[in-house]
Amino acid sequence: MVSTPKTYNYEYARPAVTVDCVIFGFEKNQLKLLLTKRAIEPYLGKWAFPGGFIQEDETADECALRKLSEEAGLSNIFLEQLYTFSDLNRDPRGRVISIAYYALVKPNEYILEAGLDIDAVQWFSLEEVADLAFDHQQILSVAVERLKGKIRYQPIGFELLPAQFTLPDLHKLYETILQRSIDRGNFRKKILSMDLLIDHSDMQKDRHARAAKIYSFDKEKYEELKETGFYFEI
Amino acid sequence: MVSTPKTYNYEYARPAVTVDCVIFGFEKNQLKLLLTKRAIEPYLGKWAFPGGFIQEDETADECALRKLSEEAGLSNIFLEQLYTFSDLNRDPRGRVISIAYYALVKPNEYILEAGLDIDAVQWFSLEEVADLAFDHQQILSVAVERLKGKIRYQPIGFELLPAQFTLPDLHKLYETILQRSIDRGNFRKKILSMDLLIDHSDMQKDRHARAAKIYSFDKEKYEELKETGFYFEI
DNA sequence: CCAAAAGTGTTACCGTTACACCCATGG
DNA sequence: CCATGGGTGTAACGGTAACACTTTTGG
Repeated sequence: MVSTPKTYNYEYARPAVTVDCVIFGFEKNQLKLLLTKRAIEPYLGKWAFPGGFIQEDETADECALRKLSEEAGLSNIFLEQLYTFSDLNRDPRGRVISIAYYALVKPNEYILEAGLDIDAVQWFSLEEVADLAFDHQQILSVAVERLKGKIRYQPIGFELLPAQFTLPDLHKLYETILQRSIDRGNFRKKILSMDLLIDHSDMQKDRHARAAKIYSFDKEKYEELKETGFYFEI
Repeated sequence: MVSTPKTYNYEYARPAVTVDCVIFGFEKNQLKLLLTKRAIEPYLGKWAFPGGFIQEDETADECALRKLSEEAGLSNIFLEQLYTFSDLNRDPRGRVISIAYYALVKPNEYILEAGLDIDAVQWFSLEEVADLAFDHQQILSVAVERLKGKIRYQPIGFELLPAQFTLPDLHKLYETILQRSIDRGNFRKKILSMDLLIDHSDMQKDRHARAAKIYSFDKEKYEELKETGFYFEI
């Protein structure tokens, strides 16, 4: 079936609108970034964030979820709007405004499959990322700043760890993202004093005395406490 | 001069993009909101935030500045991007995405003049605001939350006071925005301990013993301190 | 003359900081 | 057997919270 060529006519000029997703992961004590290799122009062959044009019948949130699924095979992950970028020359095709999102992915949710218009999907450590397509380097720096700021007063760090984790894991995550050393003992006391971690050490059958205790984050309890004025802070 | 009718044709559907500005003020110990009365459809006669369609040759920031100037006669004020709203039915004219901003205005910068497509410009106290056009009520609640959150760890409260102010002024500003009482003595100590206020009491010729001391915020010093890791917090 | 407003002082308490220390174990 | 990593304890310090108190003046 051949569709008739159709165009859309408007009285005034309209920018194109895209959604781009900065996807963070954490593995081997490194902050990671999920990038896709572009299979089409512009910037063919360059690495970029998953993203694309927003459709008539979807919100920006829905578009971001769709792109995460289509281009990276990800679903059910933390996703939040970051900032909207509207510089005039950020896209060589013309006026394109991008609503940027950032997502946090747990290691076990890493299911990578290259999608449409994509040559490859791959995790990079933050330091090795350079020469991204479009203004994605600028978007990245805004995203990193947001992550650094938000992790201190919202329990989003847990979104980067598996459901079950150890305190040393969490400690290293914070040190890595905040880019400074944090006293082990004090960090442990602070986290445990919030009473938001569930101890699973009884489930560790062959737990050697040396092995670290396993915890999970009690999200329900956090939501309750938040209602009563409590607020998480590192 | 009659211009020939011109339309813009695109291969894919494009949303229209607008910028809307939530403008906060503070007067008589009340948080205020600057609204414009719509002189055109849709929502003719309803109050709404200043805003309008983004042009081909301007960024969202530039559009916000232009709208503040055109519709409210404001310039040189604190302005920051808030959030981008993209619900499908937020505008009866069709698919319209709005990049929302929020601005903070000092009392002496209140120069109100109704602009194009505007019937009136007026300050309202936050409580009396209701029945706004579009989804502006929703945008407002996001803006208020942002203001409440940000005022605690960024020195943006000063943007709502005249350049010269008293500590009781600042104290009431914080109590009003945070919606809770704050101990006078402790507030005073905390603010003064930061050493970011410049004392102008020597300039008060007829200063009665009862009159409050006048201060101004030392923005330069704050910027310096920020570089060295200091960060403002109430 | 008293209530209200500006400014100061005091104290108990609590959380943070900077450590030291213990224990188990794998190499 | 000792370096490593997980876990705990503690003492000093500093900031905060909750007050009381003083002074001045406008009504």
